[in-house]
Amino acid sequence: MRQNLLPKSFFNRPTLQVAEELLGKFLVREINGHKIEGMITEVEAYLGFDDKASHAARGRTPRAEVMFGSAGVWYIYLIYGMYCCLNIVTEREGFPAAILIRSAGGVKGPGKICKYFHIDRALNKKFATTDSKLWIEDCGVQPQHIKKGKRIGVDYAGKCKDKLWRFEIP
DNA sequence: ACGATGATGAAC
DNA sequence: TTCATCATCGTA
Repeated sequence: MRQNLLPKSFFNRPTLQVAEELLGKFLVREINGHKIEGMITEVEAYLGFDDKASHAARGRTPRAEVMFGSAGVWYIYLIYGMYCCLNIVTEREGFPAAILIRSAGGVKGPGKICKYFHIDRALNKKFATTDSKLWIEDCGVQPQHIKKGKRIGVDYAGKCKDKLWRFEIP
């Protein structure tokens, strides 16, 4: 039943490559024995010290610190006072990077995903494994077409604002 | 087009 | 301790 759980080594690689390969994978949430699953169809990459759109651009602050840590860990934060955003940390320790999951299982928008999958900040800094009851599986889906585009809502991000770091399955 | 709504980080 | 800022959403 359970296909390949994506291991830490999957995420401990160049962020843009991981972001692209994340499309077609399945986000799985387990809530008291019940499973919620959805195919990931849209992601955005936030990487490096110079990416002003990334929380890590301001350095190793308490909130962004998790982005500097181990790959394969969830980074979940509250935005606009009412919504949570789900990210997965990538790359080696010391290099800040994460991927925002924008759409999964037909649910579009980071805030809505967290509501649908019952995700909140209690999962922040947890590894994406069955233990944390939130993980990602490879079910063998190979996306036909991957669309690349500019990230949403990052006009303030200076030289990184026009990077094509948004990937989606149309 | 905009208001709801609160944590975050930086300045003072 | 105060202040501007914000990887959004729902209603209009």
